[in-house]
Amino acid sequence: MKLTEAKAQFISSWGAFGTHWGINRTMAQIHALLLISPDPITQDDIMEQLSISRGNVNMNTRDLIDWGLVDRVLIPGERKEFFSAEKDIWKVATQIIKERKKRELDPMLKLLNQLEQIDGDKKDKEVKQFVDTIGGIRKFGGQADKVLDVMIKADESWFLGSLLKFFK
Amino acid sequence: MKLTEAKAQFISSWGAFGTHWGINRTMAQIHALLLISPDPITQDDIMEQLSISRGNVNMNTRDLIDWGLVDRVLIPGERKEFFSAEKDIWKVATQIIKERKKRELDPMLKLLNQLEQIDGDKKDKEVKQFVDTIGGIRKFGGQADKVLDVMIKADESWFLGSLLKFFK
DNA sequence: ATATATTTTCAATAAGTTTTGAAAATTCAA
DNA sequence: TTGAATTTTCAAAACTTATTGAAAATATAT
Repeated sequence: MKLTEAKAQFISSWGAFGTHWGINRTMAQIHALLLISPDPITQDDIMEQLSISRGNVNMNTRDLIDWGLVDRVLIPGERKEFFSAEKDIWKVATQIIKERKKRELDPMLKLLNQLEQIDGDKKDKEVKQFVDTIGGIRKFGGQADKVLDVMIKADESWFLGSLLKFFK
Repeated sequence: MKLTEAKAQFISSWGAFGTHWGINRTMAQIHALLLISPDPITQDDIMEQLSISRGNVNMNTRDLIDWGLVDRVLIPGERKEFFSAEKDIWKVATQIIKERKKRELDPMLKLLNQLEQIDGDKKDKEVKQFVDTIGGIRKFGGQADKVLDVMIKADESWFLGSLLKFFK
């Protein structure tokens, strides 16, 4: 397979992959393009390579920057802004975990804590099932929360090394 | 907070939560409703409680069954079909992991393996960055794959017990 | 067999999301 | 300043996905 074809495949698949994870197709594609670009590239480069509008590139690069996955890079002597993605996949993964935890898991756990304190007779079947379910999810979520915190703080080699021992 | 209000909150939040995970809102809401229902319920119950059409309920319960999260239950003497969700959150989580791994991670790893074998000069900057990026993702994905396999096979108490030791 | 209850399907429609593109805002050099 | 280059914004349009509802299929009782 030629590089050009492989690139196109990767960008397209990464985009499709993203949609399964609540990330919009274009944002994932721009990310893919930046991941395989050895040097920082401009809005116009992205527009051209993905055949999308300027506004679209602008919005999605902004989102990628908000996610901490992409940086604006200033190149001396150049008027245009350049963009560059973090290439270390471990860092990419921990950054995504960190953000999603903050945006999704933490608020959900907060809500579950509130919901568990409903008034009502615990002997009532409906009340019991509700409390049990909420409790179960909260407990599980709490465990996940802890594990993810360790991952976020950990360094890749330490983490994978420890896992290897763990799953020996 | 009263049970009725708490239920509504949970269903609505679980639905919103689902959309961040590539699961459609209604499917997640039906799942939430089933999770907090002590006894199996019918299509009509779901239609009524969530105010959605019969077709919608039918499609989404079928998807939940495909995902292995919900079962059809036959109740002797009843003409209608009843639905019931797996209540053990650990089982729910491992089932979801199992399915998503099969549907998303495995095909992605397969593709990455192909893409890594492109022809071209490894000294070319473009080629090098492409191969490095793909290689990095493949390696990371491979590790994740192994960890998830262990989780899927594991029993909750064993898994959490081991994690506790791990994160002592 | 026939009637009735129940479930499934799927084309049409509605709702939601993403993309465009041109105008407005900003930046920067001269 | 002024004006050209560049980025940002956002309403309208295009696209995608979810939902409805009624007709067809299936299951069950009499």
